[in-house]
Amino acid sequence: MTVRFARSENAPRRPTVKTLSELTGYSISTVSKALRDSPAVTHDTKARIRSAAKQVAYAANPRAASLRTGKTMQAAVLMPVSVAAGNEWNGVEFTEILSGIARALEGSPYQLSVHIVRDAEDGHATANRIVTQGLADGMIFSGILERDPRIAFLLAQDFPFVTLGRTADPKGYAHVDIDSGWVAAEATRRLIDGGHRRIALINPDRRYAYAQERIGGFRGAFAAAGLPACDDLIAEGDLTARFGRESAMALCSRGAPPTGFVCVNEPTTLGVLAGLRDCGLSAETDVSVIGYDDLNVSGYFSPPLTTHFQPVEEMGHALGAFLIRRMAGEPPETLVRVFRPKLIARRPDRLAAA
Amino acid sequence: MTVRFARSENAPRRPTVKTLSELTGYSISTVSKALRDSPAVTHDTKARIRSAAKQVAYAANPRAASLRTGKTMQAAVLMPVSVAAGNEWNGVEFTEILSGIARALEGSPYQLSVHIVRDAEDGHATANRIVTQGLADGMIFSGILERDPRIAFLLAQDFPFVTLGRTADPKGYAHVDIDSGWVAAEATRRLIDGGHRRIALINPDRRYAYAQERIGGFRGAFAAAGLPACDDLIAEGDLTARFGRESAMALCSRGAPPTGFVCVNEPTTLGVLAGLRDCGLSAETDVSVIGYDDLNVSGYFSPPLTTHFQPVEEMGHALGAFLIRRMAGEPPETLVRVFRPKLIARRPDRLAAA
DNA sequence: CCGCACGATATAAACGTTTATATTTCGTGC
DNA sequence: GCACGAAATATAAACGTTTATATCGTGCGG
Repeated sequence: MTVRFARSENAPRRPTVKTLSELTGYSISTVSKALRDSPAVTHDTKARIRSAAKQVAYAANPRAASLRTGKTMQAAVLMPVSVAAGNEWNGVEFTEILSGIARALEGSPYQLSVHIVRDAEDGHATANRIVTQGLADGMIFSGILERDPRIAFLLAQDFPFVTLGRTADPKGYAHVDIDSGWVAAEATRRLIDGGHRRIALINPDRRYAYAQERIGGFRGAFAAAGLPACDDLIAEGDLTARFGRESAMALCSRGAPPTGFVCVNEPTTLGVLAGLRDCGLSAETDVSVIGYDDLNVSGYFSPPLTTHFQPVEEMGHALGAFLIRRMAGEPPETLVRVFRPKLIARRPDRLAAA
Repeated sequence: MTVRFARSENAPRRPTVKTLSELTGYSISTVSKALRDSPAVTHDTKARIRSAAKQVAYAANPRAASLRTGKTMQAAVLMPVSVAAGNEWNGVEFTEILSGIARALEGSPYQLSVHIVRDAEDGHATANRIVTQGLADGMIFSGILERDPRIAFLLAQDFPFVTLGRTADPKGYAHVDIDSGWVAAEATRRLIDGGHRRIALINPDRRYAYAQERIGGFRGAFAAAGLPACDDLIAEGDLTARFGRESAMALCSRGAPPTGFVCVNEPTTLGVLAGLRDCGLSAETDVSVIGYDDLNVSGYFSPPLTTHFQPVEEMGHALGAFLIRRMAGEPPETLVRVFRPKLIARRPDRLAAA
């Protein structure tokens, strides 16, 4: 007479420690200890309990364990996703980072959990929520601001974390980064060596720590060559293709347009190429563009560009590995790695006139 | 004399229902009921308890609640990440999808949790784990194969899910998809109308359901025009830029090379353009290429391409919204949406000779 | 005025773990 | 032959919720 609900009634409830206890005749506590490989349990007993566990496909309820131990066995990643940019190619390198993190976590007891964040404030709120609600045992995040409230907050809370990117004085916290200052300097130097004097720097918003790094490197390259820097050719904005295109067009319609471009990621680079085309200029003959590759795509551009290639997946792996060690209690000082991307030269990048 | 550990000792434990109970004088059960807005509690009592909760920044422990109720309040997403493709631009549209899903889940009690999967088998294993270990109350996944074991498994388990993509006979499960057959037919027809007769179809691996759809549309367009299809110009592989480039080069070195290309995503499209360049051909004058845009990037290509633009973020939103309704018990039949991408015409796409 | 229904709140059990503490069982030394 | 300690296992409490059930007044019909 009663209505039957498929999942709720006749479904065989998943096995628990109690099931195993009844199955083997040992107490619940012995079962638990055996599964956690406690030295207090005989080898034979362990073997019997484990075989029973395998037989019924037992898998511990992580939430119950977490409730008891206070540990969540979750590694949180803050993933920036800006719908604000409006259907623009954006933030795509993050899948590679996730891939690397996931690879590092494989085999560890930690589960990767990804939290979507929309902007800096949202990121701060999410970090706060993860800590205060105990949603994870550690976290990874990127988009580091020069004065990043998340870093201050997490340090104060003594909560394990690793950042992708770093502030100007990166003391006391684990991090992985690109040596952005070096990259910008190298790219700029290459163009200066090629005879360029008017060089544009396509840069992210100044709030980001690495934006400052890049400006430093850019200026440094001019200084090293005994030349005046061209601060008037620094363009700042969100790193979309649209921004790249609009920047290139604006810069090229100046009285003294740039002859070279130092870019910052693939979308902006592609945008710059499109903007140059719009102005009737060719990156083949008129202007030199140096890319910055997260995704190994500059070689497919037209023309194929000289670029600095970043090992994004490997950086993700380092992030995950560092977080595991950090959560194990290792001090942050040793957990630091700064990558220098490899230059992939595809063009002479010389001033056409030179 | 004892050593102090920052987090473990003097840390003020986070408030629980017990805290609120002591604070307000009500019993734990009344507190719980008040917070869940039970009709059994007076309005005044609720107000007092809630104000106390706000005051101490109470947030319920989701794991404890989950343990008691059996609900996890987690919506799982299987995110494909193929490191196999090796530093190639790949799977990048997924951030947009996540963005859409996250937007749909905002305001709902469900937390988004992302599970990285490397390939089809891994995806199946992960789906299995999510169900048997009770890691989520519902899930979303993509990369639908023509005979997808995940769909069969989840249907058998009566576990709520929504797919991005669908099999040839998509009955009995909620899904969101692109009308791939229609897109392929439209693109092919456009090229046929432009005078092209030798048209290449850049396609994913045949195991994917939408690969079949596309082939159907491709052939259908020829049939509708009373022309023989050119099955010999169908290239299949992983959807990387490298694959696009190599396919274009291989196809163009044939006796009867194609004069038009129907592409499948941005990386392959960019690859095809690079391949044509390698062969000394121009997509400007010699060959017509029709793109397929997840990220609105074809307009930045050289030359800017005619493309079918997909509202990826909106598709993500539909996925999330459907999952919520599915988890609420709504039958799957009504939870179906198939998008027809918008054609963005940027070139005449006529045969140069015509 | 007495029982009774009802509304408001309290008590207690349960979810599935982990772990401190207790108990049992032995072998061993005296 | 007995006390004792160690090894193996069992008992029970705790983590923070939710919820079935119990309790306690209180107003009301009889």
